Amino acid sequence: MATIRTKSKSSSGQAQIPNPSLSVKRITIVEVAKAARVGTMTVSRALNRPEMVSADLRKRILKTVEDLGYIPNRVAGGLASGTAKAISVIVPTLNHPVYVPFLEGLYSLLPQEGYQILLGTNEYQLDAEENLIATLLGWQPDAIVIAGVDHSLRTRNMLAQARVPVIEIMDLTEVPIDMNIGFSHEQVGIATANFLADRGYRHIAYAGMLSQLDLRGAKRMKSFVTTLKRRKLGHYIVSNDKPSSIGVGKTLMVDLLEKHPQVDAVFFANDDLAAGALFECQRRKIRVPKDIAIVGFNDSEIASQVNPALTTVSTPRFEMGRLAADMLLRRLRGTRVDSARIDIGFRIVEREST
Amino acid sequence: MATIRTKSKSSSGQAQIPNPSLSVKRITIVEVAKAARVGTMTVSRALNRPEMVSADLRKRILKTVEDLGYIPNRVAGGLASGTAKAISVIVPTLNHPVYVPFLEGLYSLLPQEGYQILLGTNEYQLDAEENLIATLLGWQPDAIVIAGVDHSLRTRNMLAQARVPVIEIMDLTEVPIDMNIGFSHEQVGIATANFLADRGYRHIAYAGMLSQLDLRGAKRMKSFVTTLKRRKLGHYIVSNDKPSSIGVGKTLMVDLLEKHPQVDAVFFANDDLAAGALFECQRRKIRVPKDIAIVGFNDSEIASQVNPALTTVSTPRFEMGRLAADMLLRRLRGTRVDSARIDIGFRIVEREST
DNA sequence: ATGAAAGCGCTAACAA
DNA sequence: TTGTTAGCGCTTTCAT
Repeated sequence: MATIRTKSKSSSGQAQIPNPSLSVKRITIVEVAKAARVGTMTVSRALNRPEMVSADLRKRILKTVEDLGYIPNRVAGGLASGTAKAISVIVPTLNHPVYVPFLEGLYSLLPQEGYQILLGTNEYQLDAEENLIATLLGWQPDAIVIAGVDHSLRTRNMLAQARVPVIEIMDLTEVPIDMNIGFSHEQVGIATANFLADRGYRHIAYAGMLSQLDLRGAKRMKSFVTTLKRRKLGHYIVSNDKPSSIGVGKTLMVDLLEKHPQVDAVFFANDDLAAGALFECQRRKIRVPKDIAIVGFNDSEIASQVNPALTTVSTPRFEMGRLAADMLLRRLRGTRVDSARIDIGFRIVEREST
Repeated sequence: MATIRTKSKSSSGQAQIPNPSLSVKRITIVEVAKAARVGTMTVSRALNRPEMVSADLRKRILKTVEDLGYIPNRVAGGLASGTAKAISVIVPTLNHPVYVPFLEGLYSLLPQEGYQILLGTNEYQLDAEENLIATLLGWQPDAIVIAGVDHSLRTRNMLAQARVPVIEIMDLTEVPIDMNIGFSHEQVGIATANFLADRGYRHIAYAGMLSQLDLRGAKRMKSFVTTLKRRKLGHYIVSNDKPSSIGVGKTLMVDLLEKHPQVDAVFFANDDLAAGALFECQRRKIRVPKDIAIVGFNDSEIASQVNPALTTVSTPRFEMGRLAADMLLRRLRGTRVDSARIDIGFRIVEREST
């Protein structure tokens, strides 16, 4: 691997003008009210409930707002009204194919309803979750979205005491803190094991992260292996606790070939891992699925694009985000939410790698 | 492609307990102060500047805080102090290999310093940027991070008037609003064109998005093509304005092969596109680089993992995020920031696809 | 339909 | 070191 560096000469060093200490007083609702010769309340109404203000006043106020470049202070508004129009979202990391589509689902609905998303990630530091939640709760969010259903007692208490809608996502539980949208990872494990067994594979492995850091993966693995045992098939496990990536998939495949050469099918914890494994097979001229079958998880874009295209388990991540947003929005509007727990399901998508 | 659906029976429909309307009054600093028999100010200090409070009082207060499960209201604090400890971040989308590593860089520093990131995306709706900025400014952020350097005049004005540190990222400009960290996309285009030309390729294409939606790609394309012209080489362009993805890379390659079969090297706007193109070559038994050379952009993980591994332009995205966070933090602490404009550079990483 | 007064929960500034 | 007072900018409530 050769390397060519390019970097132009360093930058100019002049300090810029904006200086917070000199900062001109920001325009507040009072200035707008004065300029428009109305009370502050009328300005507030013109902005938030325009239908409560007469047409001509509204017009005058809106023009003044425009002219002065007034931007309402949400922090003040949040304090006064007790609702900051913010929704706290807690996911483990952004560096995993699962969370970005989910967030996109949230972003597809919440901002247009005026809600700001406060995103927190704990980057694989489990003990950070409680702190993160405390921080996020400090913003007085109108609702909380959290990935997973396995939380410490303290976390559950904090969330319950927040007295705010909480929605747990990506997994199912019998005892949701409040609302819950997801699918059963146990069922995924069972379905995938049966799928492979039915196709005649006899030495079947699970490959992924094992530790606490992938609780949902562990659930899939457990029911996967149990099902294989029940069917009296060879079952194997290879694991690697580094953050998931294509490169780790390669490592897992190398390990697997070395330790369990008899394996004829592998279920990976996600599509990135599966793709990495496939790339390693390509290098070693191991034929997929003839020599070894590969199943991924999530149905990320990469799964459908590689050669051979990967059989995988499709999980509705974007839809989960969107549905979560929708449920929250309805709840925040005061609508009765019919169902507090939704199994959104999954499906095995068979392609060329099995 | 076969499909197997699995979804357990639908959920129970009981409404949950948490009911905002009945919500118990939240514990405030006043309750803590009473319980600890001190003034509210002392509680505030014990929490925010512990060194200003005597050891025993501090201990008593912290215990009370713990016992009562008090969580400070950041919204109130933000209003009172004028600093909400929030940083607004504006990126076009999360669905692009470039922004997640950048955000991870920000998240690696800002939260631990107590700053909440307020993330906004405009999802390819250019006109949404101004609204987004207005919304984000409403939170009275302590600083603003924005991707790109090409903004409407109104956007520039709003940002400048916010009188808050602003840092433009991912590109370089001679006239930053305030601070600027990035690299020159023009230089990338030139360097890549020369790189390919020097290796003897004679019919060289650029493939990517063309429209407004990828301004930085357009800059690379322009200088790339100009350089090829200067060197009297064949230059070609294929474009597709759908959001970038591996699948679009495939489409671009299909188009290219059809319209310009003589092309012997292609520079893609990012690694996902390049990988998609490579996968299509694999399917068609087109040899890379023998029949056609491929160069990606960004050095995302996928580039180094596919077969053949992709030559690409490495851009320090995580580092850009981290450095941006670092500069902001120093600026917010009042430290003089030596340089308002940093060229962070790039490098061409030669692998097997050229 | 509009406005005046009060106060959301906290912290800056000042006093003790 | 600790406490008191005032007020951040807005919205609620209540009056007009």
